[in-house]
Amino acid sequence: MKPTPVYQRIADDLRQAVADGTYPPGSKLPTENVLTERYETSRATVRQGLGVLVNEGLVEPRRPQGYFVIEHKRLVYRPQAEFRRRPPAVDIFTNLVAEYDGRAPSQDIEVSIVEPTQMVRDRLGLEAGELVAARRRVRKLDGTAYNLNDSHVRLSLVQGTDWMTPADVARGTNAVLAELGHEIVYALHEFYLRMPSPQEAQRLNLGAGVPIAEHYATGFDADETPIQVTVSIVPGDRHVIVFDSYRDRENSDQPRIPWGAP
Amino acid sequence: MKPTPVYQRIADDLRQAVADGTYPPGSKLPTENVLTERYETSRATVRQGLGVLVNEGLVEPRRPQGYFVIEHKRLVYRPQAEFRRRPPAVDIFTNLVAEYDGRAPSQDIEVSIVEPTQMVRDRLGLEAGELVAARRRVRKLDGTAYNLNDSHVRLSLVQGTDWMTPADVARGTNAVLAELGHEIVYALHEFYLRMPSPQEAQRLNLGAGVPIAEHYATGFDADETPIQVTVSIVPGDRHVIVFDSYRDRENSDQPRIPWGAP
DNA sequence: GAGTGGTCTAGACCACATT
DNA sequence: ATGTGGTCTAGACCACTCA
Repeated sequence: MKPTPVYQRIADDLRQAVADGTYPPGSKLPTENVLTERYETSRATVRQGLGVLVNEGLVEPRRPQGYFVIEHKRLVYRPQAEFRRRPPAVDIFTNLVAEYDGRAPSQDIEVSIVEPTQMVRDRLGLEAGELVAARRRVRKLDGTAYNLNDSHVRLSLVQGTDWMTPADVARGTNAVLAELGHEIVYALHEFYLRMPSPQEAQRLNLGAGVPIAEHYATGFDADETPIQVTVSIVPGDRHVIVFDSYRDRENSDQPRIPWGAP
Repeated sequence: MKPTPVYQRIADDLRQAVADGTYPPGSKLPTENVLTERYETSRATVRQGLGVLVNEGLVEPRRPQGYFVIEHKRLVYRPQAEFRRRPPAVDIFTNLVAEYDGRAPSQDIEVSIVEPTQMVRDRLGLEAGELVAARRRVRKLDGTAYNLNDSHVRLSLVQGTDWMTPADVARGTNAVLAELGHEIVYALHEFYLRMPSPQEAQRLNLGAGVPIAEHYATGFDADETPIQVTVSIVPGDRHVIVFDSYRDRENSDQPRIPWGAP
């Protein structure tokens, strides 16, 4: 039998105390110094133990006040919403906010011409060197970023159209694509789970221990040609990802994933 | 201007070196002692820097050989597969393995009678105190666990039926439910992203910095009564979550989420 | 046996927000 | 001004694997 490391015991004890309600969400944990005395160890060891809980996303340090138990409030993230007829097709984000009361949604939009990443190139079936139009949106609630959405379309398809307007397009960008003869009728969604890069963590104001989902939504037109790839970064602590399925669906080849993963 | 902490610089430098291919997946990083000399600091600081990368899931320590860059191999996790007609409805897991070559799938099944968690109780609409049958499966590939699936049904519904057989049911457990007059025709899927608990990390052999998705699949019969709730723990580094959607779907009230989140 | 990472000690100085 | 967490030092002993 090997004894449990001290820092693990500290983490386990506190995790248990959080779980059983001794420290409810939002409450304050004992300070590092108090724990150092309680466990008769050094502060470095206590910090190692608290670090475990921070990396689990269970508590957060608020300097110089102490460690606090995190409270989660999640929005519904429902990519399918864009493809429903009744109620009328609404933007994903509008739909999200509907489930959240009284908070002001906004978004920053930026349009540019870029070389696509390999992931986007694979999904749009592009030749090396071909350029895409990128429509980057930062979705915000009460001013703080909630998720990032970057849509990509072949440049030759949308150059000079409203798709590239760096502002809200009233009728929706999907309507613009439909006018161009490429209505999106089918979408394939992929979610890759990982920890954020430091840049992502900063942009989205993520605490330690908050995973993200990298969401690739590939939209196809009636000819089964891939038209648009939207890459979203979805912070795990602020969303629940939702979709539904019916057993009685006809028309179903298995969607194939002929592309590489990151 | 505040200078970047030394441990951050170490983490940033190594992350960059991994990104640009200096250390490709599977390769070995410099040892702690080498880095201690290179950065003219203490080993504790170097360890703090490496800890950042470990928590990002980018590298893993292999004692006593050093730190190595992680390589990912992902399976397709596609909850919708269970609800398709053509090709014939297949078990999720069988479908997954189809995309993975030459590895031997297996599963451990365990059936018990339990008090449901609040999440399950909410989704099945149970009274306090009502019991459920739980069918717990550990899905394995070449002997190592890949994901956990716990299905829950009202005990009164399946007691004494094949649903509770702690082994593979050839015709499938959904067929058993159909025979009982509760064919599942609609399912609502929710994904909650978080870091694993230590128990989950151990059961699934997760490295540090590997997030998981907690997947709730609630199955409804033709009367729109919730019949079955399956809770899956999906390790983020071994899966890509996939589903699709069609624009021409009729029949669509927005799915409501009237229940609490964890 | 040599070298690795894992754990731990006992100090130190700092920036920062609340009081 | 005080107390908080953030960073860092310079050691120490251990368990483990590999040559």
